[in-house]
Amino acid sequence: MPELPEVETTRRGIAAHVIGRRVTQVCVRQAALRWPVAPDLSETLAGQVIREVGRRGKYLLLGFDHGTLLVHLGMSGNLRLVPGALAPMTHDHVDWLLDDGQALRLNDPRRFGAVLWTAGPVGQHPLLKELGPEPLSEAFSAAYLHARARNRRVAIKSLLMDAHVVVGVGNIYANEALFMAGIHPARAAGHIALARYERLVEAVRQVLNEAITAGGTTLRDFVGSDGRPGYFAQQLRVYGRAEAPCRTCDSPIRHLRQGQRSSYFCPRCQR
DNA sequence: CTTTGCACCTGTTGGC
DNA sequence: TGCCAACAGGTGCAAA
Repeated sequence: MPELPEVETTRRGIAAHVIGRRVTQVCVRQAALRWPVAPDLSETLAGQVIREVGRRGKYLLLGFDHGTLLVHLGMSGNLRLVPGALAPMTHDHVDWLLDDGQALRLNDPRRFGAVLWTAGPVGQHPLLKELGPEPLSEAFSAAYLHARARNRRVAIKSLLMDAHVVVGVGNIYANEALFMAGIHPARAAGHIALARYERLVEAVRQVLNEAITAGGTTLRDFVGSDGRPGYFAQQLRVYGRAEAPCRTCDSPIRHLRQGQRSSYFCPRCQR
């Protein structure tokens, strides 16, 4: 589910409500997420104040004085603010009860998400250490992408979705950005000129910003921290639009399988 | 080192 | 209505 815009929507939605709040208790109903949730998480966090809510790629970072909690939403997760007494629904795996009676509640049907505590410098965490630059930062440039693509035969779409190259770009936005840049998703990354990477970098930035503005993309079950869906789905240019007319040239959008992921592209606009 | 494919898990959808 | 296969927003890891 969540790519960068959905995680950022969640971050913005919870930040003002939880910063400065004290965690009174953590209730773990299902510890078997992608990695087991630490059994002593409640002892670790009880009485501690949430100082900041950050994001690195698709990881949400809850900053405390003595460490950081990494929260990943996986494919189907969402994090909502609810009244602490609200009865849990199925797949409501973790609650962070706060000192104002509210609770942060993690719901994740597929359980690909993660909740991990780290006491050390968060940037040194094994899962974060090797990540590529943020797509909305200066470090993500055409020169950088071009250099990373040098001598690589992988499809450009795979490269774009590789978090070690750039974080936050998942299947939906990779498809959208390649359409906007006029690049065929299966083109070998090493066979794309610098000028075309300029277009691609701009397209990635534009589509992510548009999606953040719309509150993310809800295909099935994504909801922000207030329980409302994102509205970017209606602005999708190619994703999920197989056989539908290209919004630019009317050619039927084509579907393709790359790896285990669905790709959508316009055979006329993308080369 | 690069590339490919699997694994993790539940739920929905479409074909027969 | 039931059953089964395919597919879904991610990504670490093993194997080739």
